[in-house]
Amino acid sequence: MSRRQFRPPPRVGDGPPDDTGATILHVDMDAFYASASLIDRPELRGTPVIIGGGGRSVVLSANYEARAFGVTSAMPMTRARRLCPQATVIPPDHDRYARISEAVMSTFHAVTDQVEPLSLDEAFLDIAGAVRRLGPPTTIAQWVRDTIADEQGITASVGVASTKFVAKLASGLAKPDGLLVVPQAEVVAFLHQLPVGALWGVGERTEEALQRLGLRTVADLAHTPVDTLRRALGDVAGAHLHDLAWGRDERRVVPVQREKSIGSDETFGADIDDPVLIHRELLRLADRTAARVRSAGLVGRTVTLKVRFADFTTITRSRTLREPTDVSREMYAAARALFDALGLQRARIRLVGVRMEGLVPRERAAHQPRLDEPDHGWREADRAVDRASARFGAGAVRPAALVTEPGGADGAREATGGARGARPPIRMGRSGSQT
DNA sequence: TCTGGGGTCCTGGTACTG
DNA sequence: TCTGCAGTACCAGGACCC
Repeated sequence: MSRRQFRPPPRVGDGPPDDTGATILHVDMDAFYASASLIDRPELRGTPVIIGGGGRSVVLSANYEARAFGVTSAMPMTRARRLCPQATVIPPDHDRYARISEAVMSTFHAVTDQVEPLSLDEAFLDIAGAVRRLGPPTTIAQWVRDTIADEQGITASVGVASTKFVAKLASGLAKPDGLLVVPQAEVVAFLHQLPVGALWGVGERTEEALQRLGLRTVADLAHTPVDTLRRALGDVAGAHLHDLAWGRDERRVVPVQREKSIGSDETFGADIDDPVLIHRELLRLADRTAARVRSAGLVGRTVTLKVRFADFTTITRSRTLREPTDVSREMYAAARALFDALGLQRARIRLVGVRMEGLVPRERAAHQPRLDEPDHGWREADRAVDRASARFGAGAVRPAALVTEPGGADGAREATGGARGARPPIRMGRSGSQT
């Protein structure tokens, strides 16, 4: 899903495109969550549909009919409803999205094993090794689009180019339901007509910095001395953007990438200042995060706490443990210690989050038993909980502090129905982007 | 207008160590 | 014992992406 939409330039060339050397495909499903949700609701096709929750949530996806009213993804739901009151709002169904995504990925693997998923709804394919077997890149790209449409009932747009970043730009410009090939010889001309904001890695702040330098198009950027860009944006970003502006992108398609961090955060239905409720939320988040770390076969060493206050200022605090862990209790203890160390005097808090970083495979992390460690401790208790959850469903076994009394309120989260089942891990590796 | 939740990467500051 | 230095690890925050 592209965050920003750009006005497509004229198609490159007439007739069959020259796809020589363009062996990278970027496949991006069109309005994926909305399209997937409409498979069972054909009567809503052609009418505006928004995928999202209630309360203080934001739009997960909107179909093109809703976008015509100005609704975009990541927009607050309250605003989206104001812009398009006639839209049908459908709550997200993450299990369904994961199933469709899996099927689409298997279509990609029928073409090549060089598939790098970026999120549920997009992936890079390196088809250099498939051209001899399946035909030229354009033919393969069209086959992928047709297969997804036939088998899943949703449309996808595909960009075909010699580098990942140009392929990604091309798929964005091809949307919706399109195919755009950028021949190797035309990459620079293709790029230089675009606004600087089109470049991958140029967000709002960087665009502002570039505008201050008087740089509006990629051509402006390309003809600016790299040292000037380095001073304005930092060494790495400056040099990187200069390279991209000339179509230089050495990043390869990497089929498998391991997570570097796993975490959860939760926005309260209403801002809260009760430390007891916040501690409970930290326990819930630590429990959820640790379970995901364990299910990925990983352990982590750095626990990061995130706190967002009522005025939306956000702080993070982290602590590196003596040795890596996947134990819920240890993660909670670290997160709680970080929170208590803030010494907040009933500050109004909007969101708290817990993240585990410095992840390594469990078998690679040597566990050093402590003298005071019981033979069967929290580690074994967590394993037992995981087995129960696998058998009876997530949340079947919970810390006693998280069990709500019958008829009792479950903190501020319940105010907006914030409680959710454990979502399946949807990350599948990336090279700088993520869902 | 009023800002989710999942992530990655980079930068600058500080602490530690040899 | 003190100081300066360089390399490294850690920490916090910002920007960005989907």
